Amino acid sequence: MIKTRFAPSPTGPLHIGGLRTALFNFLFAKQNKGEFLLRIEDTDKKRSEKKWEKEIFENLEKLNLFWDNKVERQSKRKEIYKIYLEKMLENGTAYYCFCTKEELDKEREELIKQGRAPVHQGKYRTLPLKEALKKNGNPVIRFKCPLNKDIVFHDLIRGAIKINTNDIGDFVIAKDLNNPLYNFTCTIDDYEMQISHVIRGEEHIPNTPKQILLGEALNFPIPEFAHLSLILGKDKRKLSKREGSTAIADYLKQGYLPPAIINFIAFLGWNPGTDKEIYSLDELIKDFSIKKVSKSGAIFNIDKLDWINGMYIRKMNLDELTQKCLPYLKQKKGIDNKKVVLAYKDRLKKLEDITKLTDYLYQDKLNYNKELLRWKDMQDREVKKSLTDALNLIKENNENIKEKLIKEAKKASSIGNFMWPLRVALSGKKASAGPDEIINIIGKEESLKRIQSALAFLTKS
RNA sequence: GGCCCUAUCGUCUAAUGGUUAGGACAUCAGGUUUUCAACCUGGCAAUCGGGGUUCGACUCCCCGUGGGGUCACCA
Repeated sequence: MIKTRFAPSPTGPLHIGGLRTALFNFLFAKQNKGEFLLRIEDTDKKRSEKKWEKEIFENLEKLNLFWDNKVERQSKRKEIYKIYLEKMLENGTAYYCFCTKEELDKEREELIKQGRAPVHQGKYRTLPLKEALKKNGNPVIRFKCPLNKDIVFHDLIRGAIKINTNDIGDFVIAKDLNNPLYNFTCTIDDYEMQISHVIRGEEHIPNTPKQILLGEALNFPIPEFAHLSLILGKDKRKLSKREGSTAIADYLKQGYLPPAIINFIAFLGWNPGTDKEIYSLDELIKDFSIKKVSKSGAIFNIDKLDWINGMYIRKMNLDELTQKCLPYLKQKKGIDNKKVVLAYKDRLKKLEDITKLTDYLYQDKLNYNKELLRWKDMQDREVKKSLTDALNLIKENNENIKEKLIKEAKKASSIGNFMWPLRVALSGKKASAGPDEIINIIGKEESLKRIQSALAFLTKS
């Protein structure tokens, strides 16, 4: 059975890159009727926090990326790692190393100076275990890396990748029996969880031969690998917090819709090869292909996210959208927020936009520059006349306001001469919904009040 | 510095070795709108450089160059 896993370390919020890794693992597993598993890599006690673990769960759930089975936590698996560690120590594929940090730093520096791979090929690698156990000090446990051997693996996305063991060296697999390190725990867990496909970020390519070597030393079957390119920022560098948020939670908070986020992230490095760009999660499961994932890094472009999100907002049914907009809207007696949402759904890129766009609907007193009331080169008295006409028309009518306004507007020398001052009087804004929509939302009484205020405003100066 | 990955419009990307190098976002122009948005039409815009292989190269190979990753007692 196909099994994939998402294995974040709980040291920060779930970010764009992590989400894409999770998504691709999810899609690949689901389209093969396999399992998508979740493993928390929290062996680093200093940096791992429960709150981040929770944050990761919550956000995956919000995005409908549900995992199978229960979550594995590395911190709960110490005993298992210990058994494998002892096994490797005993069969000589790992050894205790007593080198101090200072010695290693010096060695590294020297190697770089000589233009050689800065890796450690330990002087303790031949020290028998029995002797090592008698020796004083705080040794770490290193893998005894085979010398000058080419490790080749076939990456599902990139094809064959070859690395020579001389460029790897005897890497540390555990601080001691009770404190195993990443490459080791990862190898053990992928084996024990029977992971068939390891899909992860490109930064793990150098770790892959290490994990293969470890797997070989333990007689594990080797899984398939696929390495995703990195997601970059506008400056073509690794996406950093500096340029806006990278945390998924922030996008959710701003009112980017989960299916839009999924759709957008899926297209960062993958596409179906057709013109279809709007994809639901189910459709993605069907059409996704790991082999078609692109090899080069993709720049995170918020404009496209905005566009996709706008598409999803416009597609949504009004009741549901209104519910989702509620947190971003003010409340006022007499105002039906459903009408507000209807008037603005075509103008939103993300839900939070609606707050600023509609603030004027809820205000008791509008604050705008008098000049705004003037359409092109209208005279003050023309503006007043337009507003007065509008005032009377609205006063006398309760129905079909839109048609009546247009009919009246057509009598004017230009439609704008009538409509613009009215719209500004009602909204106080350069850009807003149409006058009829505003009247429909705030009601006749409030509309008349606003037009009168505008007239008074004009007269005053 | 060693090793590894990578390179098509500004961005995301498409193109069994043969296409006027296609689409989308952004942008620009026009239409529709009182305005803004939405919508419709159209325009601008790319194969990193140099060598090969080939009748023919975005595509394959080599050498550069750029970008990225990694070389932790982090993951």
